[in-house]
This record gives sequence, structure tokens and C-alpha cells, in this order.
Amino acid sequence: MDKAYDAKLVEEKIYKMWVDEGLFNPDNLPTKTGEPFSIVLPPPNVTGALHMGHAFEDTLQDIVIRFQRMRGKKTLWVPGTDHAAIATQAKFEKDLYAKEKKNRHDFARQEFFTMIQEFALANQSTILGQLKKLGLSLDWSRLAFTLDEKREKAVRTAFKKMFDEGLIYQGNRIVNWDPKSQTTVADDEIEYKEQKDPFYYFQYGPFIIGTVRPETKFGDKYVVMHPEDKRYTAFKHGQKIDLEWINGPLTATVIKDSVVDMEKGSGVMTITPAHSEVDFELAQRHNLDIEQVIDDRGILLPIAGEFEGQHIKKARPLIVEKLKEKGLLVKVDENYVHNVATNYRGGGVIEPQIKKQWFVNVNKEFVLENSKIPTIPSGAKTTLKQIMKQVIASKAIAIAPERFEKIYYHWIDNLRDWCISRQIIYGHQVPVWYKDSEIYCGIEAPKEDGWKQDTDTLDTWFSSGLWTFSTLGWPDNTVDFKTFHPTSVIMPGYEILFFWVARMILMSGFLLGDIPFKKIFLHGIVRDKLGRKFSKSLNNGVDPLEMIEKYGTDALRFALVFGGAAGNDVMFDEQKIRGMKNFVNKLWNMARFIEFQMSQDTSLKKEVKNIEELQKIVKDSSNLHDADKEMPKKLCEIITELTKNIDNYQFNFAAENVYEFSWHEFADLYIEHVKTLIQNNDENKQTAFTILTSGYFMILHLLHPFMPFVTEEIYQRLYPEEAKKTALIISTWPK
RNA sequence: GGAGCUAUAGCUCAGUUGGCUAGAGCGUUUCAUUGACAUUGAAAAGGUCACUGGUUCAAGUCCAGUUAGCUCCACCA
Repeated sequence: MDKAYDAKLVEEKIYKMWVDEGLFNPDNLPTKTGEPFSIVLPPPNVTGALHMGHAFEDTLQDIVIRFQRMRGKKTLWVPGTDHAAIATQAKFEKDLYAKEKKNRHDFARQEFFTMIQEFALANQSTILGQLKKLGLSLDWSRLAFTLDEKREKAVRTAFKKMFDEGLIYQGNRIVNWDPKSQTTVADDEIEYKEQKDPFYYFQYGPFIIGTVRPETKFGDKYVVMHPEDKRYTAFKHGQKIDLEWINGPLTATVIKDSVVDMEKGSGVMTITPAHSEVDFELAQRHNLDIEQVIDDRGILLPIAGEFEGQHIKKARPLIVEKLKEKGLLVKVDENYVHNVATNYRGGGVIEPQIKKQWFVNVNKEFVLENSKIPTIPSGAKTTLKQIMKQVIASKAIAIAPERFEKIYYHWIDNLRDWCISRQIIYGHQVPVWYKDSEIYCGIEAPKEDGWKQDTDTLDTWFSSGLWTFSTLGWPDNTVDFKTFHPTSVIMPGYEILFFWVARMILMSGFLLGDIPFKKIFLHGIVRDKLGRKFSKSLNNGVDPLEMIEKYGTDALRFALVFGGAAGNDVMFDEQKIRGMKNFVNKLWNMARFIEFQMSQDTSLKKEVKNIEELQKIVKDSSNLHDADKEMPKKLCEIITELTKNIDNYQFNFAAENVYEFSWHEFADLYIEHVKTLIQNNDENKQTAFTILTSGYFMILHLLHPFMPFVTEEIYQRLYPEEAKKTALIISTWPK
């Protein structure tokens, strides 16, 4: 064997060998007819390249997959990527503007879509290359993309089913509008950012009202107070009050509603139903007029009088100035700190607007036929919300770590109808067509002329919600779908629990009456040395490929798993990777030791025995040293311990077990012991050497899920007879 | 405002159902060896397990409170 282990050479060669022999594809493994075990890869966004978080997430899954495959299960891991609608289009538009000073309005819809799709697929190929470098045993023959033809069919089928059931509806509702990206944003795609703005107090008739946003106040003709506020008992609900406002006299109506916080300011507020969620709901409750003040681009409408046509940002100080001139400005608090809603995908400041949008009704009752959900019998009435709750409550799906159960329930309780339409081009176009006053929803466009398709596209999570079964061929009843669904486990980061995991539960609950996976294992986030998230704005990202280049994939993988508890965040530390590179080297040299001893002493045979045989040898031999007698027992213990820990998704324990044992027990003590026997030409040296080679053989198996490359390479070189039969990747897990 | 998490060696973190004489990696110090491996081996130093109380034969671990930090959700008229 070579003196030093060359990770770069070996990794490329070994990965190619696995792929060429089709060892990632369960169909090619005729011996593995066992129980199915399946995972779908959380599809990375095609916005750019992978980061360390992906490396961590995907390593954990590969460990499980390799472990289960070696245990003889029919193991499938499906790869794929996510088109990430808004994020991808935003990234593309940014680049396009930077390069060519053009935007989406310079292109026809189809042309623009094709350009983004090409950009996405270029990114996809980068990502696929990275996944391979990480040594992931994904079945490439089943590669999927959330925006490919097969997934389009799944999306349209799902949409139509929900539409026909009345679960998808179109409605005017206040939505989070991003004027920058010109699209709607889902509630949970909003990120609040703290900001300091002046807070103005104005005289509004007999009242004092406060606001940060005077530019929304033109249409305010309702003044709201708490029904039990003693200060305002003189004012009656529905009472009209004439007062002077920005653009002249106005008649305001008093509304009493308990949503008002009496403690806050004067306890009185005016409302802007067209541009505020709370106000909109309040207006609906009392049947109040709703009038739009700001348009989609943030420009003031005619209602603003002399300010019409101005952008809100520029108009604000002018409006304040005018109110001040009219003597209506009471005071200004310059140090008011509040949260501003921004689009987590594109960064624009959210301007709530009333829009016609498509929604998924999470509270509407429907009959669930053919239910496999334990607490919802077939034919029973239920709602999407109930399904989402029941699958967890009934333990049909287990969440680990458990603390996320509470967080999940809390989220479901506060869940509102899901706005699934987006006013962007990149994504699945809503499968609804219009002709005059007719509306048609279907998988294919209507045959006759004159139908025009809805121009909205679907929220990216609508398509990724189908991921566990759309990747397996659904809506067709394929062998894959029948064999591998529900999947065994899903392993995303906890930050994606609501976006994705909950949506998958919703989708498979409604469409299949089933769970999408049996277990949710949530892992933590990889952070930088200072505990910050990796982010583009901080520019603190570490490229996993760079680490692989420096230390090898095995070292990176082992370092990510070692010493980080389940569900907790992981601090990225380059020194740890370096330490694990030393471990790879140690392993390599253990193999060299075996070869070296055999070349020096031809009486030593490299025999491979299983635990039972080793124990028999120990029993049948007399005068064995204690170290030799104990080794089979120790091997047995470590196998049991490690197997248990991987089974329980305790990867850090498993990694520590095998690291500690193979280095400090097996190498430092046992190899040293056997070395002494050989030097002293001890009568038991052959027996001890057999125990040693057998033990090392097992260690290679135990380490394989964590460090697939070096273990396979050593296996191929040191145990060629066994390797000829089956590569390490598909050989049997020791028992 | 509501909820959750974290606090253990200089640093990053483990410590699973209470049994601890509290561990690992990196770093530090001393010594050893040209050996399968200096990408090594042997050893050492380093901790009032955030604080205060409680439960218990026994608490890093369970409970209550305090302090500090982080995160999520809601919302800010």
C-alpha cells in the first residue's frame, strides 16, 4: 500500500466505481430483497452552490442510508433540487440587471421563463457535482427537479384535486405584497427587521392618534377605541364626527372594538384596511369601506390629492410637513424602534395590499377517503389542519428531538389559509384557464381556442410539498411509489419545519390519506466560529469543496458529525477537520501495519472471521493472553453500541464510539500488544493476528457510513477476495 | 407580548433512564521513538458543571427561582 493516503485520487476513483456498478440503485442489488428503506433528499435550491449546512445535512442522511443498505434493506435515497421560485427569479433578475441593465419587462413571458430555467439548470449541475464530491450514495437514476415535466403533472393533479374539493379558492384578501419583487409573499417567508423611525402624533378631531406611516392615512375615516375605555365613554359606536384632516374636512365614524390596546398611546387609532392585516380584519368585522391608498409599486393613488403619483418614501416627510402647517402635528418621537416586515427571499419591504389570490383553505371540512392515518377513519370528515395535527398526535409520525412537537402544534394553531399564488414568472403556472366568464381547472389546457391561462405561479412549497411521492412517480401508481412510500425518515434542518415538513404532511394527508414519512429527524444549523449563521450578507460562508480539497471528504464528514448533539447547532471548526484527517491517516496506517507484518513473517495469515468464530477460537485455545481473549467481546460490544446509536439517530455518539474504540483501544493497545507477540515469536501470534485482521475488517464496516471513501479503498486493497464478491458499500453489517 | 433553547477545561462541545473519581477534539507543558503512523506514542496541567434554594442514600443530570446569551412565533395602530 502507498505510504500516504491520497484522498483526491481515491475519492474520484471509488465514487466512479460505485456509480458504474450501480450500487446506489436498489434495483441493481438482487441480493437485497429486504424491507424497503427510503429517504428523499431535501432538495437544495438552485439559486447557487451548496454550503456547509448542506454538507452536514446530507452527510447525516448518507450515514443512515449506508447503514441501512449494509443491514440488507432495500435502500433508496432519491436526489433532486428545488426551483425555489421567488429566490431563483430574484437572483436571476439581479444578475441580469447588473450585466445587461434589463428586467423582466424586456422579455416575453415564455422567453423569460426559459432564461431562468437555463440559469437554474446550470446551478443544478454545479450542485449535483458537489453532492457527488460529498460521497453521497444517491440513486442518480431517479434524479428529480421540482420544476420538471413529471413534477408538473404531479403539481397540476394535486391542484385540481384540491380545487375540485373546494380546498383551493380564489379570494380578495390582504396579502404581504413585495413592491420590489412585485409579488405576494407567504406569511412565513417574512422576516422582521428592527428599524428606527420617527413616530408621529397627530390631532384627529378630538383624538390624538399615533403612526409611523402618515402616508397611509389619507383614507382613514374610522376612529377605533376599546369599548371599555373610560376616557371615551362619551363617544358612541357609529357616531359621526366632522374633523379637519390632511386634504381638508372629513367625516369620521367611531368604531368600538376590543382589539385596541388601551395602554398604547391615547388608546385611539384610525385604520387603513387596505394596507394592514389587523385593520382589514377589523374592517370586515364591522363591514367598513376599504379603500386602496397605495398602488403595487408604492405610488400614492388619487385619494392622496395633491400627493397623488408620489412614491410613499418621498411623500412621507412632505405629508408630515403639511400636517404640521395645519397645526395637526402634536409631537414626534424620533427614537421609535419597531419591526419592519421584509421579504426573506428578495429583501423588499412588505406593503400589505388587497389582492385576488389563490388560497388553500386549511379549515374547510372534507371527507377523507381511504385514510391510513390512525385517528382519522376512512370516510370521516376532517380538515387539513386536523390532519396536520393528528398525524403527530397519533404518533404516526415521530418528531425528534421531541421539543419540536410543541413548536409544531403552536404553529398549527395559529395557521391561517395558505396563500399559494405568486405574481412571478418562474414556477408552476396555476392550472386554471379563463374564457369570458368561464373558468376551467385541469391537468391540460382546454382544447378549444380562446382560453387564457391564469398568469400567477404557485408558491415553491406547493411543489416541494409533494416531494416524497412526486419523486416516486405519483400520480401514477408506480412500483417505486408502492414500494417506497411512505418514506422512512425525513432529515431537514429545524428552520424548515413549517415551510416544508408541515406542507408535506398536508399534501400527502389530503392526496394519499397517508403520512409522507414515519419519522422527522430535525438537525441543527451549521454556524461559523462566532456562532453566526452562514449568510451571503455576512460573507462568512465556508465552501465545503474547499475543505474537501484540503482535508478530504471523509475528514469533513466525520468532523461534522463528531461532537454535536442531535438537533443542536454545530459550530464549524476547521481544526476539527484537520484532526479527523489524522484519524483517516491512522486508519490507513493500521492497514499498512497488517500488510507489513505479513511481508516480514509469512506464517501470519490475513484471515477474516466473524464474531462467533472468533469467540470459538478463543474458547478452543489455551494459554491465550487476556488481551486476545477480551478482544472478541470488545468488538461485540462496540458493534452493539454503535448499531444502537445509529438506529436511534445518535450520530455523534456513534461517531465517538467508533473513533475512541478504533484509535485508543484497537490501535493503541491491541495492535501494540500483537506487535509484541510477533516480536517475541509468541506461540499465539497467529491466533492473535487473525483476531487483529478480523477486528480491523469489522472496524472498516463500522466506519464506512461515516467515512465511505477511505474504508472502501482499504477494503479493496486489503481484502481483495471479499471485495471481489461485494464492495464494502453493500457488504453485510457485522453482528 | 407568547414560547423554546443554551450556560460544563483556555477554545468548540459531549455527558443517553440521577450512580461522576466529570470526558473528547483543538490548544498548552514534559518525555519517548525513525517505528505501520511526527498526520505518532506515553504522560501532565487545566473544572465551586452560571448563581440560589429544594427533592434524594446519591444531582452536571430532576424541580423552583435568579442572571446572562441565543432562537422561533405574534405584533407594533
